[in-house]
Amino acid sequence: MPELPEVECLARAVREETHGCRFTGVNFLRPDLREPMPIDAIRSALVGANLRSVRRRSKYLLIETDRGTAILHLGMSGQLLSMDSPDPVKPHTHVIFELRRKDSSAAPQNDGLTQNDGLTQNDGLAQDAGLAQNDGGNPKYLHFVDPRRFGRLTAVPAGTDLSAHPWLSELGPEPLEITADALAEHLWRKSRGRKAAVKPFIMDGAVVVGVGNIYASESLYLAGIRPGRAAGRVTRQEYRILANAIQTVLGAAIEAGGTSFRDYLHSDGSEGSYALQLNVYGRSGEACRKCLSPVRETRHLNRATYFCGTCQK
DNA sequence: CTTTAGGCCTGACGGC
DNA sequence: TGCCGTCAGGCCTAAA
Repeated sequence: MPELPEVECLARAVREETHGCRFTGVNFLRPDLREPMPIDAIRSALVGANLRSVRRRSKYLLIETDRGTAILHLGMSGQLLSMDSPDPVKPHTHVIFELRRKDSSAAPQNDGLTQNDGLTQNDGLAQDAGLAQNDGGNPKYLHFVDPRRFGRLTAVPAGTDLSAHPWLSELGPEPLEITADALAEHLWRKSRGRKAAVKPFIMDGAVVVGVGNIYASESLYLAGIRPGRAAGRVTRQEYRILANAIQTVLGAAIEAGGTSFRDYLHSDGSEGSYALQLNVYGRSGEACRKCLSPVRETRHLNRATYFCGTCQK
């Protein structure tokens, strides 16, 4: 399941894969994911436009062209796969983006790609794939696959203030783009008076982004802080340690190429091995790597939480 | 204001 | 063997 490190790796890989490209089509195989997709707005922002940048904000992928920006979230089960095929290869393929090199001379505006019912399956892209052979361009296809459909996709026109977008406006700071001290002070200040447990507190995207369920348990373990402690009773000094732990865990996961997204580009969609050595997550009953006590499992807001009752106070 | 429950969705998995 | 309940979890809304 993609968390911040996976989305960061995805952003980097897509950036490299699509450098110097322009969008020549977007095919919608269904009209909705989590919510209905604004199909016309997405096509307006992408089709016929040159790619400018691929960035990440929180767990959102921001794909910017000179006409607008697509905002994409993979949800729980989403993948963005680079394929040669203009047609769906895997089940639950919902959106297919077509890109070509900028110097390709193909006419970009094929009406087969701008059909607006959003439901016709294959003919649009198949027609355009035929054009690709004429101009010698090598079209690339990014397949948005998402079995559980917790993902989301929208787009805004160029010039829109992204930080004011409803999906992004309430988000806390990026934990890796501020110093550990700044992050610690931020967490400490935001947590004053909060009775909620520190684990759901650091998972709250309005507090700080990118600390998902796995990395929340891992960070608290590294910091030696019990996940069930009230956030408001964690000390300033402990938040300094926790801030460092969050950065360490997220940084190491990115460094390792994410956990399961290393091979996202492979058309077979095979998963990479978990590069991050998990200390507690999913290890209920197994020995703590430090003290050999059995790792304990609890729940916070119906989410599995793992910790060592001996190492974490 | 903060906090929590429930819904979304489908594949995997365990129990019977 | 196959059916069924439960779980997974980011993000939203409603409601306490």
